[in-house]
Amino acid sequence: MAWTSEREDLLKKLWLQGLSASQIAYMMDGFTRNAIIGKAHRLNLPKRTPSTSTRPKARRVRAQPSLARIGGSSHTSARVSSSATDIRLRTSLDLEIERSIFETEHANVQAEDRVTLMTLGSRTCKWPIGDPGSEDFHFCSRDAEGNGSYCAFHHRLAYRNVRGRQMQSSAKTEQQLLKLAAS
DNA sequence: CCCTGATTCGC
DNA sequence: GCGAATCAGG
Repeated sequence: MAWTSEREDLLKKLWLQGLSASQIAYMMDGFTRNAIIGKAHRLNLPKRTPSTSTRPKARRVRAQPSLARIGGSSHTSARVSSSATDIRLRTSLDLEIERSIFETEHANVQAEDRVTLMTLGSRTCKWPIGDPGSEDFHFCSRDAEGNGSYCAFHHRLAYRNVRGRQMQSSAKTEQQLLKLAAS
């Protein structure tokens, strides 16, 4: 995944909106949190903590395992929220059912209704189509009217959870994403 | 533990 | 230039 001017613009936009690096990485599929932070640095985007007081001063980078790739392989597991006001997180079974329903609903999305993440509208569906790693990866851009205001990221969250790539996030994080999607 | 951004430096 | 590994902290 290479940095294009479009992706840089999206990063700048989200960074300036105050989203955290992991949230941005979550939305920009293909980039890790470290990649986001590193790029934000090179773009000289504003610092997040002017409070300083204690400059980090990272020390030596130890010898890299090099073979220990990130790939993880953690499986889906439902996170449980402790607050009643938080977004309820579903079990993996719920997600499988939900994914099945959504995929059926998006089985015949027309080409003209497909867009990339970079050109997603604010009031469109955003259901991901295809494998995120392929060149053909698109999002549904059909009008989300009637699907609920949270349609977009709700779909995306469900999809990614099912794929076993759930972002380590809090309900608060998800609420921020949903808020952005609805804006 | 959860998470955040900052930094270094091998690639 | 890129970003994993690491650090420092809330």
